[in-house]
Amino acid sequence: MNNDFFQRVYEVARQIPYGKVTTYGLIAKKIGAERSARIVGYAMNVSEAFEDIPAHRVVNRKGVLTGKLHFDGTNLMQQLLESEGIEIENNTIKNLNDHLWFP
DNA sequence: TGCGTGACTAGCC
DNA sequence: AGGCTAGCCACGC
Repeated sequence: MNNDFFQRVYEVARQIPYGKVTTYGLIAKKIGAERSARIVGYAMNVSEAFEDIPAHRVVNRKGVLTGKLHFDGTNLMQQLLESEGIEIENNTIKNLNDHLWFP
């Protein structure tokens, strides 16, 4: 049950295509836990250590790299996103709507 | 068993 | 328009 929650989050996050990004709320809603968007973020935090989840492609609703600090403490997250053709400014995805991916 | 915390979101001031 | 507060659920201590 609860464990499946993480599994579902990983499954959706893993489906994020290259050069695309999504939000915690979208993933949460996809797995039927729209209100648990925070848990999705928490799941990302631990999943990043176990599963090979592209957590750098997951941002908050505003397109801000909230987990940037959580990644490795530097701008690694931004570097990865920029490497995929995503423009970022001030820890925020500029054309979020253009790169946003809907699960 | 219970309180505090957090990669969020939406609403209110 | 921008910043702050409250609500939410799962996990750790």
